[in-house]
Amino acid sequence: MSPKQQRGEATAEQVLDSALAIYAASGESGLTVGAITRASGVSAGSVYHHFGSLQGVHNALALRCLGRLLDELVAELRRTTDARSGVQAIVRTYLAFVQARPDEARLLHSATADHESMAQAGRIRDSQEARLTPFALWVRGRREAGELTSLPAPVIEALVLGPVTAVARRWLSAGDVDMEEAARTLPDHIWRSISP
Amino acid sequence: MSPKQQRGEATAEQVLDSALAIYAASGESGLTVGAITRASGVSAGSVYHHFGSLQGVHNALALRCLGRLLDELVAELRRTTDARSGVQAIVRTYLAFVQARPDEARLLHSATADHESMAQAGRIRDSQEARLTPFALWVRGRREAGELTSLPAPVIEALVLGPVTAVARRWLSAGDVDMEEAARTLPDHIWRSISP
DNA sequence: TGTACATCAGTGAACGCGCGTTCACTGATGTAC
DNA sequence: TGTACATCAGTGAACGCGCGTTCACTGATGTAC
Repeated sequence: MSPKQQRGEATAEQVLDSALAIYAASGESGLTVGAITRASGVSAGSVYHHFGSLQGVHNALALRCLGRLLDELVAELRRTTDARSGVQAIVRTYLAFVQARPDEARLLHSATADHESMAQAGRIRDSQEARLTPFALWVRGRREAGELTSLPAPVIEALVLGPVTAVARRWLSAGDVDMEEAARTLPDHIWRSISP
Repeated sequence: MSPKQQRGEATAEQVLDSALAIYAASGESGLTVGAITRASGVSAGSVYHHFGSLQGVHNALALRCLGRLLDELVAELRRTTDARSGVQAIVRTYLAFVQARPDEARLLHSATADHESMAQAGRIRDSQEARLTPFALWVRGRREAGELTSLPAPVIEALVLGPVTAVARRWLSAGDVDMEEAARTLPDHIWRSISP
């Protein structure tokens, strides 16, 4: 998990990069050990040295993608002070991430459905709460400040993130959404649904 | 696809029932031909006689689940007259379906991500538009009646269905949502986000 | 600075297993006269 | 009603292939004195 030699880290990254490309090109069923060794040039034994199993590669990949997205979201969220600008930051950052890294977004959107690997991801993750549930914390804070309607946190999360992920999914699969218009218009409409 | 003997149809249904149970228990990777023959008592040859391939079983299963959900949604949607009660019908019917058929809902939520099989589903489906995009039609109608804010149809769809599917996913994976409260409160908040 | 040793990184052939699919065949059902 | 025939439904052993994983080994890097 934390290699003592730097070349080991480079190899692991190379494996994950190839795995992402394979996943994007051939889906989950295409992500085999053979495909990884062929695409990355890394031997099977080395893959097992670093990740333990094919499932380990898959988990590490999902974890890396999730980490990148959450890092960006948390960073932008921290710059905001009120709920309204917070919603705007979430929508814009999420949609920007999806456009910048469509393959990773696709992986995330199907991996989120697979709650086994995500539950495990939560356990493995060292800095848990602060990165895994930044929305829960944000919602709690804004609600205590009286800036949000009084609904259970999961429902508020759904009202905020639901439309964003729906637009993202649609853009990723069908492509018939104007992302710039969505980024412009969504925040205000979402805000209307959760304002007190 | 349309068997001429009724026992054939019964066998095909049995295969799909078993496939759904296997999928619920062991996920997509557990859905093998061996697992299906073991669980259903139907021979491998017979499975191939009816579905052509394992992918065929998977497609047929996804199609059956999607058909059931859309049938219920369209039926309830037709009973409504204005946009507001339409939103309420969609939210309640969707959440009720998820609670009544969690396995099928799970399949649908991960299958929707796999846009290849769904695109194919769209092509196969004979009564296409009326059942595949009932929301698009509903949105068009309500918008022409001036009952909705003027946004692109996909964005409105995301604002309506996004929070609903988000709550459903959360309930299916974590279970920490009060579905009755969600069904009670969501329609009004969603409505606020899309009213003119 | 040099040497000895431990640990990490990486190789690739080999393994057996279970996978999806096929096929020659039997039995059941429907149809025509 | 009975018979002949075509089609549909279903069987299950057999096939080869590619899968994930292992392991004995070599080479590279870091550490201690």
